[in-house]
Amino acid sequence: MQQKVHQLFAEIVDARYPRSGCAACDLRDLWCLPKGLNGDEFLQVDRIINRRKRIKRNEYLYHAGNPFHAVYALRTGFFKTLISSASGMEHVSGFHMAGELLGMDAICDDRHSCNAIALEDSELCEIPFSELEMLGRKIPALQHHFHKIMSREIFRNQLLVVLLSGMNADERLAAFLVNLSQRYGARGYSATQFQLRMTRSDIGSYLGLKLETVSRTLSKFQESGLISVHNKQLVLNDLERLKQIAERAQQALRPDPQKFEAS
Amino acid sequence: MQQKVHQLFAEIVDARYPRSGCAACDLRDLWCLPKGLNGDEFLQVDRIINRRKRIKRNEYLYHAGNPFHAVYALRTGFFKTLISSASGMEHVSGFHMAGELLGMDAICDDRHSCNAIALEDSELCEIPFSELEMLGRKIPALQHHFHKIMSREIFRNQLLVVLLSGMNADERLAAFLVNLSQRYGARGYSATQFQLRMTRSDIGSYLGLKLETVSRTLSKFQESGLISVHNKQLVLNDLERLKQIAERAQQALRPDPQKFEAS
DNA sequence: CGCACTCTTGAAGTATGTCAACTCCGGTGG
DNA sequence: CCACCGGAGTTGACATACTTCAAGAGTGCG
Repeated sequence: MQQKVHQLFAEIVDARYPRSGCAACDLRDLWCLPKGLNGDEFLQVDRIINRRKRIKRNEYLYHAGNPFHAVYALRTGFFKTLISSASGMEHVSGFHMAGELLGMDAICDDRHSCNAIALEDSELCEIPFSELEMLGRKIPALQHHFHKIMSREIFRNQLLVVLLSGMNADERLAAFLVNLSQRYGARGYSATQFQLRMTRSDIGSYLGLKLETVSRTLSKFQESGLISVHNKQLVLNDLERLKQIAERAQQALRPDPQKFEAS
Repeated sequence: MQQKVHQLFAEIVDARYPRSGCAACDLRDLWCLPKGLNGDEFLQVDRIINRRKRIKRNEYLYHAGNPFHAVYALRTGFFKTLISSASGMEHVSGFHMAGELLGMDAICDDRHSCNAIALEDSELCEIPFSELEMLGRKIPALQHHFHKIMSREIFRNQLLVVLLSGMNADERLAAFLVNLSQRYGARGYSATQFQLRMTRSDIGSYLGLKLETVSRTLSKFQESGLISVHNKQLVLNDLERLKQIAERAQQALRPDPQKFEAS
């Protein structure tokens, strides 16, 4: 065991040989750990994490109501989270890609408030929350990092609120596609060509539209040459114009300039 | 100084004489401090808080873009927060009452992401964030409490998202009124009779409706005897039915029951 | 007292929802 | 391998809830 620790430490020191644990994880810069941890701190973090929780497509990571004891870092795969209201109706509250953290909404009352479902076979790191807090007390940088992640989650939701209450279908879809594009891009994948992991109905639920509207709007984008869709395969032909559409909502409601040109 | 500390401590021990500081604050159970702090911990918290920051009606507590260094606990008064998108459009992202915490969306990138504007003369406690983190490292209960508050903020926003993407105007307004009612109730005010602090336009922006729709819907509620409105003065005559309306959205989309009765 | 802002109400327009029919696709079993 | 099946997606016609535009009344602050 002691030997293993030494080996791990060596890997950290020589980062060219990442083989296992957090040191090996190429996602750690995305969110998981703050920069500038020293070797010892690194090991402490590494030790509380249960690696390799595997969830197959369509399986649940947790259900709403489940007792909360850990947050989860998504290593590979793709998730959606569903808020289910009292009487069983479900609403997609988010899509989650590798490098993102799930379960933070559950801290406030010690039980999960949504369902997390894998949209493809996935692998996660389970981080027991009380131990994360404990370690945060020892490692200020870790504590602050976690606060930033939670804050970003708040911010992210606020942007979604703006989208939902101020944008029309075109703008919502465009914003959604641009967002996906950026997230894929940040992970080293193509930012202009990727698979949609979710159904039209999921997208609609997330964006506050009906699936027919999503389908129609995608078709419209395709006709105008903005994108090419074939089932779930997507190519963004004109990312810049998509961005313009996504942000036009803001122009539209300016105090009092001349009217913006028709679309 | 030392003498003052002793005096304060005495006040804590004998809670019947709350005169100043956190010990005196009748809001502390709403969010500010976890239960079960001992006297010493209490004092430590008390010491980092700058009390009595006063903001007059229509003044800003902070602007989007301002550097972040503190969160604020609202002691008395009423705030709205506005997200301003790139090009100057503004969207009401929340209303905040005594006992709530402002500024948590700013942690993630060290600058405020929204504007906070007082809707009436207000008084706040300023809590320097680095010191709050520092104290969180010493006092586990405080740390955990803060995490819960942030998590609740995430959860709150998720509910808003559900409202915005799944509910019609009646349901949104009803949910909004019920929410205000509960928050006033929790603070010891009447849960059925209160002043709206914000304009119809603010409500509309928050709920993703136009101000005319807000006005019309309020009128409709009034005609049907649900509420009585006169300008900003509001009486909820039938809180139960308002709750039913707010939650009917959930029934409406159930898998396959018989259609719900017309409104 | 008056001006600006807020609110109310009406009439007409439109984006999105609803309902329905059909096609496409992937998986399963014969 | 093909046939079949159910879920997913597309498209059209129609319905409607909300917005937009507009006019006017009410309110409150300087």
